[in-house]
Amino acid sequence: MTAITASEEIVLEQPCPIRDVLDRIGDQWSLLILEALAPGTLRFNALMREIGDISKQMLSRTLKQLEQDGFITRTLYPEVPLRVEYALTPLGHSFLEPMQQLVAWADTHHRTIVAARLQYQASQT
Amino acid sequence: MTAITASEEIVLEQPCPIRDVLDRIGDQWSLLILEALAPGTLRFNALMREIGDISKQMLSRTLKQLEQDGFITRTLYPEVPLRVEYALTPLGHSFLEPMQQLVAWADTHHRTIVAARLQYQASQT
DNA sequence: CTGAATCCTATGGGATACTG
DNA sequence: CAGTATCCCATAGGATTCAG
Repeated sequence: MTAITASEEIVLEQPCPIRDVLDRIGDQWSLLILEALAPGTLRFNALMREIGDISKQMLSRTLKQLEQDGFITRTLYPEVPLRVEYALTPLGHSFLEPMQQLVAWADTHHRTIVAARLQYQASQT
Repeated sequence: MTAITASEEIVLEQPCPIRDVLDRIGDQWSLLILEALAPGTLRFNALMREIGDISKQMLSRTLKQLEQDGFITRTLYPEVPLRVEYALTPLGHSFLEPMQQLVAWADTHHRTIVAARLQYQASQT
């Protein structure tokens, strides 16, 4: 079938655990979403505003992925107009801990990296 | 110019530090390479064997990126046949510390995630 | 309001052949 | 041995439109 599967299939598992996890949250948006939800529950449009430059498309897709993987919960309130709230699960919260270490590292060493790039560029004449 | 720039331009910096860092090492190979170099210096083909399923193309590109950003050094020994050795810099080593936390997290919670996927799949009837 | 479907482009990454 | 250049395909992601 060359056709794109309409209801996107769920890939259950990849060989390497770390790859499996990083492939999922290593995209452009997952991490941003998780951190946006760290302070507390948010609705779809609130997330849009919070993140700023994400498209509805990608927010929707990524939220679904994160829900699949158990990082967040999606709660539908069948009111009019519709209300949907997203929140971190305990798994999602626990993930942010090691992640904060990385964020801290990035903040600390960012200038070093930029400097390295400048130096490399200069060394290439 | 629609033509692809032959000598790939160096992007010096992106607005958000964490994005800037993650965009660079969030690809499919950077992390694997860094961890392969953790025990010590390796040559090009040794890295190929160590990583297993990477193409020369991607290994070459990614090594260059990592060198640019100051994570690794490239040392050329102009012998015959040519010998090139790659090694972590202090920056590269320091990066692996927070990264180990994440790897540990992934190992610990991998089964939970797979379980979540199964449950989600089931819940979709 | 909360998405799903469609269309389109840019990029990541593999395979292969060629060079110093 | 250590790459670079070229070709090609699959996927990420934006914009827009449609639906519940």
